Amino acid sequence: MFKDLDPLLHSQLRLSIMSLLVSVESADFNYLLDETGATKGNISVQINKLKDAKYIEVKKTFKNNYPHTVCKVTKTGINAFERYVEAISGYLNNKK
Amino acid sequence: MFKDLDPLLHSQLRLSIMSLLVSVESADFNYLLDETGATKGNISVQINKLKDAKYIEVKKTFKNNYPHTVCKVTKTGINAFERYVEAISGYLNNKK
DNA sequence: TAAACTAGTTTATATTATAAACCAAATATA
DNA sequence: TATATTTGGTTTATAATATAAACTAGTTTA
Repeated sequence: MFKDLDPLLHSQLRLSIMSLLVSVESADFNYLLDETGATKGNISVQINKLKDAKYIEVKKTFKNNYPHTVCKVTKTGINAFERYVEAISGYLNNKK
Repeated sequence: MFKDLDPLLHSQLRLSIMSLLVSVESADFNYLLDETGATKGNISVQINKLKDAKYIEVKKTFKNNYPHTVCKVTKTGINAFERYVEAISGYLNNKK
């Protein structure tokens, strides 16, 4: 009846991050900070989990002497996101 | 940007239960057991959380000498479910 | 050179989700 | 008529999560 929901995506902040990344294709730490309104610590942790799962790629460089973290969704991540959208849709459209 | 997701509904099993209840209007323990595929313990716990939040009403009676637990969604529960659907939709339709 | 700021990471804690273990009563079986 | 099994759950234990607070390392400003 109900498809399982990928636990990695079934998290408000990680879902926010992925939702942003699938639409912009590349975003830095501060963009995610602004758009999600989450704390830096939380974002840092969730970026690493998404990276470990290969849902995103993370590049660390320097920009104006400051560290600069840029995230990009992978094909794996897009697929997972699309599967998640399909799965959770099955919970939402109750056929009343 | 992203609306907060009601933590009580942002749980696979509780969302399954609510999704079933909003469409059938009344379901017993075994129906939820069959439809969700979850364990009895888990269902018991989640029913109580939904009841505590007044998202559902629970009536315990006896049927053929056995205990019989029947759940019914409340207006509060329907509202919460509808708000959840609206909120999570904002995460899913990325405007690519 | 000290204070404040940037850009994060690590750690601690509280909450969750979940299954395993348990329970009482009813029924089936030997 | 014991006793084993089944029904319909609840309680408890544990592992995983989400999150914020505290911390780090370096830069800029006064």
